[in-house]
Amino acid sequence: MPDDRVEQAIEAIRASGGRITVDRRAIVQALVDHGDHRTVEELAQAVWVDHPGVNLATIYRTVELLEQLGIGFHVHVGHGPSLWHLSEHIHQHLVCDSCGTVIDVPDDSLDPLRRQLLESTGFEIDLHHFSMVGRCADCAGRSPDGEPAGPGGDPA
Amino acid sequence: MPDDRVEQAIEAIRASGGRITVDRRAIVQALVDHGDHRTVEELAQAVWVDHPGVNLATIYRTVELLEQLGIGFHVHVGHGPSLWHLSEHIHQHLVCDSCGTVIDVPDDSLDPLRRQLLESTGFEIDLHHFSMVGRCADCAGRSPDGEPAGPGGDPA
DNA sequence: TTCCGTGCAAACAATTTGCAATAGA
DNA sequence: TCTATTGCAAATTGTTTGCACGGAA
Repeated sequence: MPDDRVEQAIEAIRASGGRITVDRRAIVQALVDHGDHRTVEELAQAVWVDHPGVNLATIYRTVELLEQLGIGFHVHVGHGPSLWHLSEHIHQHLVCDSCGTVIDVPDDSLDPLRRQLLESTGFEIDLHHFSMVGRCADCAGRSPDGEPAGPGGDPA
Repeated sequence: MPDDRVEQAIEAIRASGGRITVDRRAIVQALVDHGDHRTVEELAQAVWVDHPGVNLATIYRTVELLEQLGIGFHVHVGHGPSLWHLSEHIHQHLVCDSCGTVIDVPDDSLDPLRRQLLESTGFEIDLHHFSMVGRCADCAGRSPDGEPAGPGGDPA
C-alpha cells in the first residue's frame, strides 16, 4: 500500500501550512511510485503521463519543499543532475558510473568507515547527501577493459 | 623546489604532441603553486595576476588536457564547481561543507571500506574522482547545534 | 476574499563548442 | 609553413527567480 506515503507527504505539506494542489499530489505520487532515485527531468516524464501541463519549475519547487519538510532528499551524482527520492531511513548511495544503477546502502554499514575517518582526521562525513561513484558488480566484472574487479571479483 | 612539477607537466604535454604555450605554462604554474584544490575560477584569478589575457575557455581546455594526460584530476563537490589539482598519488577528498576545507586521505586508508562494499554489494567505489562531504574537526567540534563529534571528538 | 502556487520566460552558473585569427614547432 | 591553440561569443545544461494570473482555504 504505497499510497500511504503519498498521504503522509501530503499531510506534511498541509501541516506546514502549504496548500494541496493537483500538481503537488502528482509529483509526490511520481516520487512514491518508483522507490527509485530520479532526476527532475525523469520525474517530469512520469508526472506528464497524467498531468501534461505541469511545469518543470513547479517540480523543482515541490521537491525543494519536500526537502524543507524533511521528507524529500536529493543526492549529487557528480556530473549529472541531482537525484531525488523520498525516504524514511538515512542511507548512502552508490551510483554506477557505467549503467547508472543506484544501490542503497544502510547508513550504519558505513559506521566503521565513519569512525575510522573521525579518529584519523577528525572529519565527520555526511553519508546521505552525496553519492559514491564507482562500478556495480555487472559493469566491473564484465568490463572488456581487462582489469578484473580485484580479489574476490569476477562474480560470474 | 615545486617548479619541478611544472616542468614535469610541461614535459608530459610536449611528449603527447601538444604545444607549449605561455598560457599553458601559466595555468600549470597556478596549479602547482598551491598544492590546493581549486576551481577553474580560482585558477583564473591566479593566472590573471601575471597573464591577464588568458580566457576561461583556455583554462577549461588546459585542465581537461592535463586530465587526459593523467596528471590532472578534478573532484566533484556537490553543489559547487569542480576542484582541480595535480597529484602523483591517488587520494580521496573530504570536503567540509561548512568551511570548504579539503582534506586529502591516502587511498589505501579506505581499503577496508572498499573491500567491505565490494563483498556486501559487489560495488567497486571510485575513490578519487568524487569527494565525500561532511564536517571538519573544527566545524563539527564547535558546532552550536549541540551534537558533539562523537567518541574521540572534541579535539580542543 | 486572500494569499499561495503556477506558468512563463528570462536570469543564472558552470561548462562546452564553432570559427576565425594567431602563434608554436 | 602548417596546424594546434586561443579568444570570443554563442550554445548547453541544470536550476532559480520575478511577475501576473488562477485556484486552494
